[in-house]
Amino acid sequence: MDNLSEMLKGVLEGIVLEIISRGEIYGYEIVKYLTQMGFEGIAEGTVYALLMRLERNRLVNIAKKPSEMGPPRKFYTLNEQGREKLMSFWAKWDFLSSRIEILRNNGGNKHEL
Amino acid sequence: MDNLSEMLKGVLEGIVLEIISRGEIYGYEIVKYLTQMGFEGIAEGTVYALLMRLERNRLVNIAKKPSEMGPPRKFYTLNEQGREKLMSFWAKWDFLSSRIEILRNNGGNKHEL
DNA sequence: TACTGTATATAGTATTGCTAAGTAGTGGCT
DNA sequence: AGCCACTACTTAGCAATACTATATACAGTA
Repeated sequence: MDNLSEMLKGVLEGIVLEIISRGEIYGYEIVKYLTQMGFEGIAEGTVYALLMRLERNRLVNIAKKPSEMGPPRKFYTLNEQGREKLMSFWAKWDFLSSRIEILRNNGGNKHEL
Repeated sequence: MDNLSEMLKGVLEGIVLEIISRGEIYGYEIVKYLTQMGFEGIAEGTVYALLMRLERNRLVNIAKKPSEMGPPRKFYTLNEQGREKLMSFWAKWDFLSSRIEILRNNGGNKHEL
């Protein structure tokens, strides 16, 4: 799979919000989770920058906790605004993906809906 | 539906390539077709800029023809590179949308695949 | 003349993901 | 002690792409 990066724009944020919505989690763990999901190409820097943005935009709550394995971890949870943003993401995703499926299934039809 | 623009990044090009693949078409008609599809927010300027990019990247062939209704039209068709780009788009789309469905359907599960 | 619809082009901006580099803590190996 | 690997977070600068706004131009009509 070559470069997904452009297609991830506007989608990665939603994916990360959904992951956080499942329960308190910290950045490094999110990166590993994304890798497990098959998003191997997503750079750590990208995820951390996105998390900083979520914080700046007040979509998340943060709790810093010590780790036994290294430096302290920043745990994220969604706040009310974050949950709204997540719902908005799914609405947009459903809209976009349904349109695209219509387009694709419209098969041989030449510029007709 | 509020702002889809970020989510369209990397997707709109694929949509337009797919539309062109159905048969010779010109920019203004593509804009109207997208509007019909429900993408009412997509600005004309966006589509024209994208078409210029397709041309610059040699993904399309172009035939300029006079119109009875206004200025001449630029008709686009896909060339071989364009068809390859389109296939690559669908591969990426399938990858991304399948991962997202997995994430979504993973429902209450807390950070497990 | 002025306005609407058809048709294309472009300059400048904002958003967002990427690369690359740096900082730090813990533990294992030599 | 010194080096490396893994854990964990941050930041500066770059690239790609959609948006806004504006400009150009032709045809028909009030």
